[in-house]
Amino acid sequence: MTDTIKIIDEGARLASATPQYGTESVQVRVLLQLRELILSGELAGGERIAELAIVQRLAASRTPVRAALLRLEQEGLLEALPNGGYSVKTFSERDVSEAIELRGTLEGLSARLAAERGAPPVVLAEAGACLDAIDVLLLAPALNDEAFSRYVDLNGRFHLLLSEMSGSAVIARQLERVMSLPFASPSGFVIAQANSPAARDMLVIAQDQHRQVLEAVTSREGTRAEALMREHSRIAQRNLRDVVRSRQLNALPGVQLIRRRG
Amino acid sequence: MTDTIKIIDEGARLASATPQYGTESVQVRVLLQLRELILSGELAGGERIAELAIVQRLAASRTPVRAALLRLEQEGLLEALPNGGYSVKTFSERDVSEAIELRGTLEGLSARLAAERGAPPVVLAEAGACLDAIDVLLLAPALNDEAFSRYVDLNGRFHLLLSEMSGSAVIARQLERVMSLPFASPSGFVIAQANSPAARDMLVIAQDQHRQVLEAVTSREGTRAEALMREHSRIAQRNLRDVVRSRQLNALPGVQLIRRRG
DNA sequence: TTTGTTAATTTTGTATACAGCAGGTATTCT
DNA sequence: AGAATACCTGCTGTATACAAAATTAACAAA
Repeated sequence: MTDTIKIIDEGARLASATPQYGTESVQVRVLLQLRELILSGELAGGERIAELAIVQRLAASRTPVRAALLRLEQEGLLEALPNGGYSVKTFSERDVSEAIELRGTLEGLSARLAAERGAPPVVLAEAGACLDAIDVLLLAPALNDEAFSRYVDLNGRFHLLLSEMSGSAVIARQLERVMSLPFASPSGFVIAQANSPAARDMLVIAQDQHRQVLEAVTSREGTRAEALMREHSRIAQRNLRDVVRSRQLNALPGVQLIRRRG
Repeated sequence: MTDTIKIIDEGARLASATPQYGTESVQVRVLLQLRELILSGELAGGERIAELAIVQRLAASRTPVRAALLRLEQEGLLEALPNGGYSVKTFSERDVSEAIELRGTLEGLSARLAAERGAPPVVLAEAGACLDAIDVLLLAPALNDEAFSRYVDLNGRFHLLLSEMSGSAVIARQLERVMSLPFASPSGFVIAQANSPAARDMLVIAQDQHRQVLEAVTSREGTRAEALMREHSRIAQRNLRDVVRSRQLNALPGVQLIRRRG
């Protein structure tokens, strides 16, 4: 019997001090906690990660930790080092920009296919309801934090529905992959803009694009739907630029993984 | 000490009877062998896979087997079952078609970015050389098996170079993911057509598209480059249809994972 | 024969032992 | 003193033990 037992007992207190992870299996818990450690910046970008360090920190054995590391590597948050171990990936501004472009392209593809094939009426209706709810939020002249977070939810939901409309599991899966990088997600940089006076206007513009896309899909205008979704992703590009320029880098999870220059 | 030792000793003969996997680490060996088992159809589509079965078959311990299973799940060849274990994924003709469409879209994006940003001259030159080599192959009035396999190599190489041209690791990574499904790869269904009399003509057409794309990228015509790559992927779509129609389903690895209907 | 219940078996989830490698440090030889 | 080597430490790769869950088998009762 090695020291491992002691380490785990030690860590067990720490881990169970974080009550929200009580019920899940160890594997799931470790995955979630590890992802959070990375996105919150507790494990800095570029930092080398050793299995044992995580084992100690999260009070699990090497097996589930190893599984989590593998998953996060596939997810793109970690990079396997040549002689074993991992390092936390960092992203250039250009990487992020390309990830957003990628999302726009895939969402465009999904929208086009949905338009060409015809989307299930149920999904179309749900998407419409989603947009109606956003409209309600935008009635107010300015959005408080709660309204903002509700917007983020609804926006994410709309984008999800859009990826369902094409009925393509293959494409949906790929989109999921792209959006697993937090800053590539549809609402990625919206949060960072929350306190800007122009914030609401930006949302109004985005919402108009939402409407147009939905209309295009409904009336089977594939090319238009695709172009609109691509253009829609450019809003995120603009926000990215603004955020980087203004060095406002602590507003959302994962941003500290973006390195300046390079 | 359990029976495991005996099982592994038993399997070790089998495994080492396949000499090409001698030098690699166990993890890599298991991953390659397992992938081959799936693509060759020895593990049928939809079949449930238990860890221990693989452990026994490939003469490794559960740890590397588990790692390989995880990887192949991310790769899309396996599906995690709700209560543990995996099953070999199957694909509808539509799934395959969408995967090809996806590849075309991503290659289009990559080509457009390459054109807009300007591709590294070295890569452009290499791509040109690649196409020259294909031209040489196509001088012959018909292609024998060796010429065909050489074409597949060169074609794959050209597509790889194309994904490098944009200089985007993010996009290259995503393309890699899509093409890990064997039937979504650029040369996927070319093989199946090898003995068709029209085979060479199809390659001539594809080669012309290659030329046009390279020219478009070189002369910075982004939109044209993108449209061409998308159209180029439609050749694979046509081949897919032909292959499925003609029930010629044993010609290439992984095809038996495509199920009729659905 | 069917159904409900329990026992047995299999299979996964989790932990940990052990070996081998990589990199650093100290020690010895020149 | 400097270089080379041997040792030591920490880490990963691999194997396997043990526990918990799930599936199957078996059997009894309706």
